Amino acid sequence: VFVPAEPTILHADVDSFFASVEQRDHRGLRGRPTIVGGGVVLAASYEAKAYGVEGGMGGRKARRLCPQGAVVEPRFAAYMEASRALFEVFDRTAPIVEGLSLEEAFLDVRGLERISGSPIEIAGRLRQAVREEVGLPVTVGVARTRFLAKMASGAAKPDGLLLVPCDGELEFLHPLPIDRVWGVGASTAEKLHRRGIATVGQLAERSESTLVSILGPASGRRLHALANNRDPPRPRARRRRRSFGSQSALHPAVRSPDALDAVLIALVDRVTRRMRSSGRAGRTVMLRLRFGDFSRASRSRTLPRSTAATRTILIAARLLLEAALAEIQRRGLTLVGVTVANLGDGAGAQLELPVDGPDGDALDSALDELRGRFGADAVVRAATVARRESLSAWLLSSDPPSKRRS
DNA sequence: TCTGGGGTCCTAGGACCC
DNA sequence: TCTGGGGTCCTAGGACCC
Repeated sequence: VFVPAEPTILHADVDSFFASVEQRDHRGLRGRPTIVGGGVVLAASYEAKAYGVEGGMGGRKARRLCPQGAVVEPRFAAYMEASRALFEVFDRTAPIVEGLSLEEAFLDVRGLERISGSPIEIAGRLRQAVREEVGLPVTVGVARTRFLAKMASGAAKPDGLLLVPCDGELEFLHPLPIDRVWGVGASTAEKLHRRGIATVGQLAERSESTLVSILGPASGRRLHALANNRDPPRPRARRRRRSFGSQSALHPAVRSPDALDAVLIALVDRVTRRMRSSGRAGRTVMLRLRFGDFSRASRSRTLPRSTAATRTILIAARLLLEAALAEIQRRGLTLVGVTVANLGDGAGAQLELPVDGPDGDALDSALDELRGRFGADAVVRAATVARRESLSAWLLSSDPPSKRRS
C-alpha cells in the first residue's frame, strides 16, 4: 500500500519576539515602531521594520531611519517567562517538540488527525492559543519536512499561516532567493551570487560536486540536498548543550590590566556559576577577543580534566589573556569573552574539605551533598591535593596530584 | 554603519599514535 | 632511511543562527 507523506511538521515562530513582548506589556507601544536595544537592535517590531530597521543593526542607524520609533531597554526576565508560557502551549499541542530558540520550535503532529484534526486546523488553533494565552503573534508554517516548514513560516510572516502541500513543494521552494535559505548567510550568498546562482531553483540545477567545490563538503552537500527537496522529515531530539560562554563589550575606559582582569573574573564567575548550577564541567577554556577594527581572535587551552571550578578556569583564562597581550596592545581590545567547551558527559562538582584532614562526618556530609545533587549511584572520584592552588596547578598541568590530603 | 550576547557546526593544519 | 594507511586530539579561525 502506498501511503503518501503528509505535511505534518509545524514550524512556529513568534514575530519579532522581544518587540512583541514589549508591545504586549506596554499599551503605549502598540501600533508604534518599537525598537528593543539601544546600542544594537535586538528586535524591531514590524512597524519599525517598515522603515528599514533590522535586528543586528547599529542603534544610531536605526534611530536615523526611524526617528519616531520608541527605543526600549531589553527585559530578559520577561522574555524568558514569555518563552516558558509559549512552550507550554507547544508541548500541549504536539507530542514531539524541537525547540530552536526562545521563540520558535518544530512540532510533529503526525497521527493526531483523529484527536486534534488536520495539521492546518491544529496550526490555526495553536496560533489562537498563543494569541490568547501568551498574548503574542505567532506565524506557523506547515510542510512535510522541517526545512520546508521553516521556509514556509518565513514566507508567511508576520502573523500568518502557510501550508506547503506535498504536490506544491518545488513550486514553493525553487523561486525563493538563496539568501532567504536557512543556513545561508552573507558569505555563502556572495559566493553563490558570484557564480550566477540567485534562487533555490538555480541551486538545484548545479551538481553536488560543483556546490562542494564552491562551499566545501558539508555546506555543499547540505545545500544540494535541500535545493533538491531532500531533508529528513522528523524533528530531532534536542542534544545537550556543548558549551557555556559569556562575553562583554568593553567600555573605552577599561584599558588597565587591573580593569581588564576584573572583567575577566566577572566573566569566568558568571560562566562557572551557570555550569555548576547545571551540573556540567568542561575541559576546553576559550578566550574570545574582538579588536578595535572588529576583527576577532580566539585562544584556547584544553585541560587534562573537566572542571567547573572558578579558580581553575580563571587561571587558564588569565594565561590565555597573557599570551595574547601583545596582540591586544597592538590592535586595541573592544570585547572579551570566556567560553568553556568540551563538556564531559557526566555532571561534576568539586567540594573542598578542611586542610587538616577531614573527619568522618565532614567526609560523609560531602558525599551526601554530591549524591543529593547527582543521584545515589553517582561515581565520586576523590582527588587528593594539598591546597586549592595546587588543585588548580594539577588541573592545568598533567602532573599527578600531590600526595598530601585536603 | 562600525555592533550585543548567547550559541552550533565546519575546516584545516599539526602533533601524535599504531 | 624512507614510506603506507588508518586513526585521534588540539588549536585557531570562520560561517551561521536567534
